[in-house]
Amino acid sequence: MSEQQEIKATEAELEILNILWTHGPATVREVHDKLALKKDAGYTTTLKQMQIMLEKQLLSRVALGKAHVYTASVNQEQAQGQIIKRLIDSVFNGSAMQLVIQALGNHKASDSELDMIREYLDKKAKK
Amino acid sequence: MSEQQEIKATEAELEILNILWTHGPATVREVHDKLALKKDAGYTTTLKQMQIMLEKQLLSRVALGKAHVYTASVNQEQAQGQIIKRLIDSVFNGSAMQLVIQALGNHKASDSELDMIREYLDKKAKK
DNA sequence: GCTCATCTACGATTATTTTCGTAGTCAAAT
DNA sequence: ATTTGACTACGAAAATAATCGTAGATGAGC
Repeated sequence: MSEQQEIKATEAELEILNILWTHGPATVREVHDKLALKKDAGYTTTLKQMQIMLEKQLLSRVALGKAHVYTASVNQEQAQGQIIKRLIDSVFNGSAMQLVIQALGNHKASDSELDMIREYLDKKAKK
Repeated sequence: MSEQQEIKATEAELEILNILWTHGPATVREVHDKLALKKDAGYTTTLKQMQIMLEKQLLSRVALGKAHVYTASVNQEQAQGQIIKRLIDSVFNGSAMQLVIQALGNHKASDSELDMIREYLDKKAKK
């Protein structure tokens, strides 16, 4: 049950995963177009990348006409959690707080975001 | 001034940087020993790694007897900040909050740590 | 002055990740 | 029926990162 294998994705793979997470299932074309806004690589690069991710079972797909629609097959929260864990281990000496402070310090969060975090802390404390 | 070049360190390099940040200036031997607690690679691997980092100017060094004492020449906060930035960009849709929530959610922080974060938020809000 | 343990230097290898070119398929438009 | 454009498959190259073996230098202790 809930057997939790290590999710290991490379940097490029994470970007693709993120697109699928936020956008939902998509074709290579769609993913590539979104990707192209940030970086700049050929279509077949994205295609190959996603095929590899299919092999690794990071993605699944179904045929739609002559194209394929891909879906992220790893859970977003879980994957994000593992990335953070690695980061905390390797660069933040195991302290989640150190990371949080750093994240809040250098990247402006809106007031409402800060409020949400405060709420979250309260909830967490009550338990 | 304070010209801010991109700090780009690989995973292995970050681990070494982290050791130097927390431990302070150290020889290859010292770094390697600490590294060996977690991973498992030969001494010359660590040596080579640090030599490369010297070239990249991630480290500086001075001779001490026949050995060298290395010092991180990039600022910890700054480097951590950039890593987080990249992470937020690529996997958290630009939302620092999303990362913070995730970090707090999956990794237990002690009560005192939570308090510190709350304090931090207050200070930040006041400004 | 030797010997031994410990260092550095550095080329080279291996592993991993990213990128791309080419070929072939298929369907829609002409 | 042909052409055209968009798609997949896939090998392979290019780029990066990580690892290690070997050679040579140096100094401490005998």
